[in-house]
Amino acid sequence: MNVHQTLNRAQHEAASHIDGPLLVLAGAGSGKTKVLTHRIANMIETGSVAPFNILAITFTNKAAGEMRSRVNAICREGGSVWVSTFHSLCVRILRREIHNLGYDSSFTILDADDSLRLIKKCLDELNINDKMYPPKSMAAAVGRFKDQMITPEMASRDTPESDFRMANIVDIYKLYSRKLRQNNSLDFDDLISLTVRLFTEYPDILEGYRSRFRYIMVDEYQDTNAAQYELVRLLSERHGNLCVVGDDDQSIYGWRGADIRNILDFEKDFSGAKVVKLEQNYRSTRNILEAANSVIRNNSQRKHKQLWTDSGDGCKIGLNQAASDREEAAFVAGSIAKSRQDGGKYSDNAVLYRSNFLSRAVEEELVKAGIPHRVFGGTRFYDRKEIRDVLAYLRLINNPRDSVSLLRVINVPRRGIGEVTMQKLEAYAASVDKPLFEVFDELENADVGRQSKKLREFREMMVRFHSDAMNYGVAELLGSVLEQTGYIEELKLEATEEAQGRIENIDALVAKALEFEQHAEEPTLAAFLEELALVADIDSFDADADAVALMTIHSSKGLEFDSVYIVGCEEGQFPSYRSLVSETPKELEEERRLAYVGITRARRRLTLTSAFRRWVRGNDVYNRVSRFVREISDDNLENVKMDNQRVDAKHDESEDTTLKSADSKPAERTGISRYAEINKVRNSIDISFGGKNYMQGAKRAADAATREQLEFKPGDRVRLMKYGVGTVLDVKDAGADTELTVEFEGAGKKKILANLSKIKKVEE
DNA sequence: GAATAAATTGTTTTT
DNA sequence: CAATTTATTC
Repeated sequence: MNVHQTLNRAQHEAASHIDGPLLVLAGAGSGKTKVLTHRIANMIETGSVAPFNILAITFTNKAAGEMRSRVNAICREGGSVWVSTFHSLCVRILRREIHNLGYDSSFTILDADDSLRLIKKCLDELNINDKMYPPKSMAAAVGRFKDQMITPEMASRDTPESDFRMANIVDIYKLYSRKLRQNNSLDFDDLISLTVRLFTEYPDILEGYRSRFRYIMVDEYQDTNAAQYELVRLLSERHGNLCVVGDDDQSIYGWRGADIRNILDFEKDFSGAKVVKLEQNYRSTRNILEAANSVIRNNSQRKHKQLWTDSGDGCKIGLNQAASDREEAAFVAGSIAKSRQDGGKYSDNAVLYRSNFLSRAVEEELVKAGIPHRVFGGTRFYDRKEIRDVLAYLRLINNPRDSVSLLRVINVPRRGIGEVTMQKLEAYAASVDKPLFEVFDELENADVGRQSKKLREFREMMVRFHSDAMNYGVAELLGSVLEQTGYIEELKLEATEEAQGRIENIDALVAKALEFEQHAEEPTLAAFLEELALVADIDSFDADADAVALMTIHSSKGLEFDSVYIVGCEEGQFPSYRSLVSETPKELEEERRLAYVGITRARRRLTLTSAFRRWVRGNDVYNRVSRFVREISDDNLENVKMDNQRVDAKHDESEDTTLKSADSKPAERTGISRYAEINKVRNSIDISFGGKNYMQGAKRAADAATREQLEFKPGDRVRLMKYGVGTVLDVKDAGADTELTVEFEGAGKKKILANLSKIKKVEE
């Protein structure tokens, strides 16, 4: 069989280059998955490579599954090719080898939420103020250390005495690492960095995997971080048969440590590398492609690449500027309903957004319109409280040293063991340097008084679970946990609709466990937990179900739809507020790449929508239309509105609401509140006229009025609940809000958003 | 000492 | 708005 029949010249060139390093720069929609699968088939069919020697690394489990089935479809022996994500590859290696690094192979995999809890514990224990060292930033800082394979010792050595702040962060990193080890737990970043460490410290183990993985392929290479780079380098160094595929314009995980230099420097790092560019796009119409190109053009650091297509113009890109998030959502729902009437399928449509909360309004309107849809991301099924609770029991059974899980379930359902008791126990455990669960054996030393009876009962229950785990399957064990802990019982007693929903979710987990027992290669408890820890929501994406897909642009990477709606195209929303206040243009450029990814998901129709007024966690916010919309040429755009909507009516309604809400604000928010209202009106005026500055004069007048109203100026004394009293150093306009740089007494220098934080002036 | 009610505060994106 | 921290009641 000639597998190259359907490939174009560049695709063929990439698919037939088997030995030596190869970089495929694959623009969006240029058929890179096809190239990868054909390349694998080609290797196997020409008999030059055994399937067993091929490793393909993808970004999500879903992409892995898809590649596996596509390889199988074109080639009989495809089944023994190892296709997986970085994370699952590493887990499989670590389960076999991690004893070399002093861990037990039943290690727990902590997700982001678990590691945040552990970070908070570290802050507590070190007496570090969580206002000055926010746990989330600390978790991110620790993550970046690990991405770059900087150990606590290295970090400590490289930190000068004078850098007080960094020294504290390193202390947190040290303690966090120690706790992880003591808990026999690994976080996501550990999975990669410990594998690298294993390979570095044990060359013979590395050698084993090298001889196994003689041909390596990495998809989405632009999103790899330093540790992943190192892993790939170690594995491929000897034979040099490394093929990476990626697109620097689609690098959207910089915040997770992904280093765009990995792809930019590939030719330098792997000498003799062949480079193939795939520039013909087979996915989208010309209007869509031109829009994508004219947006991404505004970025500075890129490899030169110009996507082109020989398909037709297609329809123009729709632009809907709605008055509110509700109207925006109603527009999307109406538009999808209409396309359905015209004979389309629901599953041809996707609604994409920058952040998860933006799905809310759209969801509600879709429900109202009776349109079937699926939401991916946000709170995943496995993130629900009841599921996490129950899974924590299983994790604790699997790995009794897992203190994070122990603390989660010790009083769930309530059994009268409270915070004070656990604090005493933790203090004692820390003093004898033992995992928490182990000191349940020596309660008499821990000063917990009469609480020790309850603690002992808990311990005995866990022992029973342990023996259940030896004798029964995962589903039965789960049943035993649900019964003995009384978890379901308590929910039944609550007898609310919410509790009923939780019971249903738990039932779904039991069903999942049953299914797992029947189909898993190795139906152990550890394997079950591992599978749940590493699934992404998008992995369950089912293209066959006739439903509209709702997801973040991040999740949509690698997917394509006939018709795509990108909602929330507003400054501060997309690009995100964070990228706008950032000092460097780096973050904004990543937002722009994200816009590029979003736009290029569409095959035939793209609609961008924005809302003048958006309800964001209990507050109205007013933002201008996104710069990314403005970067698209008018030639490719057309305004679209709801079918049965009168334009004047819309304007009347929006002005009216704006003014009314201004009047009804409480009087105490004087200066700043007036400023905010004026700013809101100013923005909405600006947008009402298509953002084309018809109102230059009026806008300047408004600006002047604003400046008069602006209460904050450098030198002002202000108070904020969280940080106390401070002095304003700098005032800066940031979209609809005002950014103040304030020196707080005791808490140091902070950047504060005046409106959002409700900061107040102190009269002296 | 634990359970519950009230106050406060946070802003992305995910393996 | 919702999750988490802090104050109050049992």
